[in-house]
Amino acid sequence: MQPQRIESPSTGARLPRLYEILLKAYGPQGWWPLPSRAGARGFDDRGYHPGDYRPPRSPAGRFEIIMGAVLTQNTAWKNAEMALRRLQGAGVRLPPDVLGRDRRRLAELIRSSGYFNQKERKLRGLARMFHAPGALSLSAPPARDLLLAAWGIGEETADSILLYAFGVSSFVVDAYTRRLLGRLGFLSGNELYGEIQRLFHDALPLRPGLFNEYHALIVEHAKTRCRVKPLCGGCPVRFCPSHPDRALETPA
DNA sequence: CGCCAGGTGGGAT
DNA sequence: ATCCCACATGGC
Repeated sequence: MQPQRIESPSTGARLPRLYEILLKAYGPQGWWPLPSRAGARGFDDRGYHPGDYRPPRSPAGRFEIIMGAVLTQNTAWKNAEMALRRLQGAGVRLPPDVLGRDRRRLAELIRSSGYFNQKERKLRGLARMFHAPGALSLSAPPARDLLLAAWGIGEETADSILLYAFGVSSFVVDAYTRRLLGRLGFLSGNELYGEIQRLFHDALPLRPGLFNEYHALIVEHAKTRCRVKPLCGGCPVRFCPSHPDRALETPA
């Protein structure tokens, strides 16, 4: 018999715990924000709606999330939000609105989000997919494969669309998720997107409301504390190897 | 100023 | 498969 060893809790056991910690620390996040609804009943002045995990039922609401998912690629939400507001102001809300715009002018509307030439092409491609007869519908969740077949739609954007526009339990893995899980010691560093996603899918009940909140909480935590240069003071995640309290446990 | 932000596709190795 | 780069603006 080998000497008994205290095993650290598995990643699978810690992911649900991490969720509880983050939720307690930061509270419900109210994703996905809809700037077009800012100030409306149940929405704050930026379009967040804490406590309501239902995706929009309207095609315009869903397409706003789809456009936002593209506009925020490698870009601060603030910049994507400005672009979204300009699109709304110009009457671009649904696929035919996109398809009917001059390319040059559409790109100009979304300038603030960066990469605007590429993103214009991505919006146009998605608009065509959701507009063409017999193609994807805004009334029912699309197959992940079909979203991925669109130019400019990778795994993260596809999962954001599935989860936040359609309420499908597909966990969103972004740069923040990698950074946080890496620091927690859950990753070796070379994991593929799907491998990280599987950690969440295997460890949690497949509920869209839970996935919605969890990803949003990771973003909030990574933006405010677990930054590139981490601010570990007062961090709520006590089991993190980098947590200040750990230094006290180190033997002399 | 430089760094960073809710990635993705394409080409070289 | 895996690395490397282009794509671009705005906030801190």
